[in-house]
Amino acid sequence: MKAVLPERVKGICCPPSMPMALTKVDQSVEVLKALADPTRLQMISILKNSVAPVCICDFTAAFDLSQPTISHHMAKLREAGLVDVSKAGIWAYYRLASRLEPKTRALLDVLV
Amino acid sequence: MKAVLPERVKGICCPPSMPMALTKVDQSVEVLKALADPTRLQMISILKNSVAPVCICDFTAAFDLSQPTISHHMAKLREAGLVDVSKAGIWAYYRLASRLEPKTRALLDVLV
DNA sequence: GCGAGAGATTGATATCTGTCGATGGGATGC
DNA sequence: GCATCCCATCGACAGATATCAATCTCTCGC
Repeated sequence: MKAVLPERVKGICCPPSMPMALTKVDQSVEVLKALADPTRLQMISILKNSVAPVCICDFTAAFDLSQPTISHHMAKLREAGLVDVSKAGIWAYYRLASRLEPKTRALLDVLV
Repeated sequence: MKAVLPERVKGICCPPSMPMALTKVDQSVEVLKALADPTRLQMISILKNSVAPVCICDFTAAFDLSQPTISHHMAKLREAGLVDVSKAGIWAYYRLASRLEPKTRALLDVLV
């Protein structure tokens, strides 16, 4: 198992193989993009550490952002499949998605 | 271990605690942003699965992007502390950073 | 039905990001 | 020295994103 550096000739390069399937890359990137924002990462952190679903009005109160912005961030998490929502009267309760991909769950376990 | 929904009174909401320190959030977001791009995630995947450092000219050849764009993406990975670079003559060789945070390494293990 | 409140959606705007062409900085080879 | 090659940086630009105000939808209580 020798690690041999390829010989380099002027102008000749050896393209590396692409070990990651493109579909897998895109799926991962979608989740990563959803998490790559301070507000959304904190939302996920709160939801992951909460036993009960959290009313979105609580996020609106906790973050120094407008209500549409909070709603927009939560929608991003929803589109990425990271959270589930349930309506109760006039309130909307969010929780971590119950059917998360094992890889995604592992990702959150490392992050949060 | 009952999951009790908090009682809701009209207009009264209970802000959730913030379990994640802000500095930790920002650090994680920096890494996540670096990874939340198809090109960069594939670059990391290639580097993680390669025993030897990879010449950046190989990435330029492998991806259908211009040389400045490849250089720009690699710079992002460098700024996030994910890769190390070493010059050899006119070539630049990149590899996964040797002193990765354990959390970051765990993240890559899940992703790639 | 009607008013009020919660939350989603829309529209507008400023900023960030990915991309490329052009340029610059070193190292190599003649 | 000088031309060439690799790579980084700069400048410009299009598309994506975060944010807010205004509006819409739905539910509840009267």
